[in-house]
Formats: sequence, structure tokens, C-alpha cells
Amino acid sequence: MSTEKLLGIYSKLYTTFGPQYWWPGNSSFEIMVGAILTQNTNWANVEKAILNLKSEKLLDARKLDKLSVSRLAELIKPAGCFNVKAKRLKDFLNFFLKEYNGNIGKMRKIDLNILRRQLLEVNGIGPETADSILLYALGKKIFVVDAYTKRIFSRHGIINQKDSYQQVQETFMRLDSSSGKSTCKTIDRWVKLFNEYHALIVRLAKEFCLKSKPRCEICPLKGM
DNA sequence: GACCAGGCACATC
DNA sequence: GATGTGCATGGT
Repeated sequence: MSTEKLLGIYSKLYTTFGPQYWWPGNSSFEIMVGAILTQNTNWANVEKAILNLKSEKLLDARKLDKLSVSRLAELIKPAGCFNVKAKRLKDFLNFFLKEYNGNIGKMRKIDLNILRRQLLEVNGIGPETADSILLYALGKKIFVVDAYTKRIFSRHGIINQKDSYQQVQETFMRLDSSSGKSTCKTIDRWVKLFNEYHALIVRLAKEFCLKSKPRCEICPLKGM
């Protein structure tokens, strides 16, 4: 079925591009901030915004919490939609400090589904941002779906174009149901696979699937 | 100058 | 529930 095809595509991407070392960032907190800043935004612009926070030594939950929204917006300007994102960051910080006292370790101990629901309740955090935080900042076993994933895998007939976020996610997460056991070791393996898979999809899309100039003829997945 | 980028919330039908 | 729109910078 599609599980073999999904694993086939994964290994093709991995042998083509190698490990992607996602998520770029030196700490879980930086990853969470980046996940919000990158919404509908090129990563290079997010990096500039994060650099602004770093150079002011403000990449810290409590310090950011003390900033005014307008000052925060000023600092994250390069990431675009800065007024919206400044508010979203503030709402997230409020949640992070109130619920977890700004403690990543405490957050990591919470059950995946509970944490996911909590994140989705925060204004400005939708499914993709929540799952990026869960997978890349907290090491939870969840697959991140984005617009590229839908575009590429519906073209390959593995999902339907109209599938919801959840449906696409389930298709990918069914990959691990065959493994049966859920020891720490196998969980780590799936976290690693979901981590690389999403990153590889983004890499592939950027190089071969751009809307205006698709390069299907030389795509590594050609013929698969 | 148009189009796009590692989305989301909200309004409207 | 499906579709459209605002948010907004910076690279191609």
C-alpha cells in the first residue's frame, strides 16, 4: 500500500539530499519562536528577526514577556506581518510562562495529545505551528504537514488534494503502526524520521516544485 | 512589478 | 464547510 511508497520516497529523498539537520536553532525556545515567526514567511527573513532578538540579548521568555508589543514588532520586522506576529508571540509567551513557568523540561513531560490541544488554544498557533513546536522543539512523535506536502503527495496519488490537515497527517503517521512496539528506541527512530521527512519535503519543494517554475523533469522523484 | 515564502484568524456566503 | 482576505517584509 501507500506505506511502502512513502518509505520509498523518504529513502530516495534521504539518499539524494542527506540529513537536513532541522530545526535550525540553538535551543528549544529559539525553535518555538522561529515556528511562529516563519508563518507564511521565507526562513531567511525569520533568521534576521531572530538575530535582532539575539543581538539585543532578548531571546528569553521572561525578557520577551516584559517587552511592549510595539517594541517586539519593531525587532521582528524582517519576518513580515510583524504586528500580527508580535501579538502571537506575546500570547504564546503568556501560555508558556503561565502553564509551564517557562520551563521546557516541564513541557516535554506532558502527553503529546494534551500538549497539542493546549498549543492549539493559543491564539496564532494553528496545526502546522503546533506540530512544528511539538516535533522540533520538544521531540514529540508527530508529523508536520505543510502546503508542499499536500502539493507533492497528491500529485503522486498518495493523498487526495482535498484531504484535510489531519487526514494527511494520519497517512504519514500510519507509517509507524506496522512497527507495533513502542519502546523508547523505536519512538526516537520515528521522531527522527518525521523530523527528516518534513525537512526533506521542504528541501525538495524549494529546489524542484516551485509554482512558477516547476522542474519535474529533473526531480529526484520523477517516475516514482 | 508581480509573485512567493516552512500560516492563521476572521468574515462572509 | 468552503472560499476569500488581511497581515507585510525581502528575495527572485
